[in-house]
Amino acid sequence: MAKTEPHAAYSAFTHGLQHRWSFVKRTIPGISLLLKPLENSIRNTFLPALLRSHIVGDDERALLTLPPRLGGMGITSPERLADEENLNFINLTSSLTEKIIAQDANGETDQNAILELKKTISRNRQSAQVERLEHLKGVLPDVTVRKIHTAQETGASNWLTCLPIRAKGFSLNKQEFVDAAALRYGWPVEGIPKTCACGSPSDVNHIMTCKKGGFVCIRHGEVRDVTASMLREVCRDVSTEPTLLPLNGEHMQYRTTNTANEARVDVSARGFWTRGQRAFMDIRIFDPMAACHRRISLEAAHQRNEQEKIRAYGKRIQHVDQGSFTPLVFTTSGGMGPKAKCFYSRLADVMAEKKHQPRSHVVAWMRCRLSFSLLRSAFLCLRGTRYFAPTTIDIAGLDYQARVVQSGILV
DNA sequence: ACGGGCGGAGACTAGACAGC
DNA sequence: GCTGTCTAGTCTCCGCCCGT
Repeated sequence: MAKTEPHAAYSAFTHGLQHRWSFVKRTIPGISLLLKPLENSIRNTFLPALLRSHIVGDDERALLTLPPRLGGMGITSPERLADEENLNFINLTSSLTEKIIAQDANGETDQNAILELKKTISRNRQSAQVERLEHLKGVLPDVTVRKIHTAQETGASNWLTCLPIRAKGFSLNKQEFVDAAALRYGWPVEGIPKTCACGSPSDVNHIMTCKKGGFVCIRHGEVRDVTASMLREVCRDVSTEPTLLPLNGEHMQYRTTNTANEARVDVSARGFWTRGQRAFMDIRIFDPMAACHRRISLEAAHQRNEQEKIRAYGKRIQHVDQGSFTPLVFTTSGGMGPKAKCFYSRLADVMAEKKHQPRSHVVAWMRCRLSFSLLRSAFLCLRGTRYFAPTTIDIAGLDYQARVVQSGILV
């Protein structure tokens, strides 16, 4: 199943199968040795099928055991956690055990103490995970560490944690899942040509930044449309690619301000931040692994891209259109810039209020929807065909016989 | 005080596609 | 062909820090 439906297999493993071993791990002391074959099976059969040809080393296996929010994939190792879980649950059930041994049928266990103990266990587990991550960061190559950092951003792992329901647009086919995992960790991607259409040697980093084919420019289209459709639920006068008011000699602070009369942004909506005022949004999706961003921290890269957008549109929109401007900056892996986080948080608030739905659910759905949009944009860059298109063919006036003979097409 | 290294901000350019 | 838009890359300037 991992070979034919890797997304479903991954989801079944993380949401269901691995929890079925919990009871065994919690109740049988010293079981870890007996779980060794299970770990071998995960490592030697399940993971190679799930991730296609990529060979998982010790450090990478350790990385995959971490939860998605820490940059892992949540594929735990039953063997390694068994002893720890056993001890935890002996502690957790100790008061109940004592009462059973003493045959005390009247006394009640202190639920608050158990709750506190559960919290402590959870805290300890999390700090151990962070410790393991820090160790891995020291061992893994810099590129992978950078990838882990991008994978930890808000929204970068939602595609991993949601159920792959096809009808809701949340499922990936076998190639998409393998590609998504490879992009997440910077592993080599199968089936991409050795040379790009632009003539440069082709690798994932080049593909995500090569302008040939126009995918780098059009990849923000899906995010724009999704954002506009969300805004239509709660705002009036929502439009995509709205034109800004033309300038009549107004002086702009920055030289990089877009002063074209036909200048337009990606989305606008009325009454989003302030009643009656138009809010303008412009989307940028940048590649954190691009050479110009690799030298700077992820936070700085987000800020830089936000500032560039603000310089281009901020003052003009504020003074001429008298609206507000919000740059919506994303990384290709799904992370959001601070202003984008703020924007979608506000959008979730308004949607939750209007639809009478819990805010947390609206936020979760929104992040998931955006996560898949960004992932599809990345697939577009990765798998889109880059070639020099033939000049337009006049089908109506085509001499079929001449073409067939010239091209040596077998009749 | 001075010089070098570093990083951030800003300006500018390159190269791609879309639309007119 | 021109213009607009997009992202990446490069360069310059400036401020800060540190060593001499």
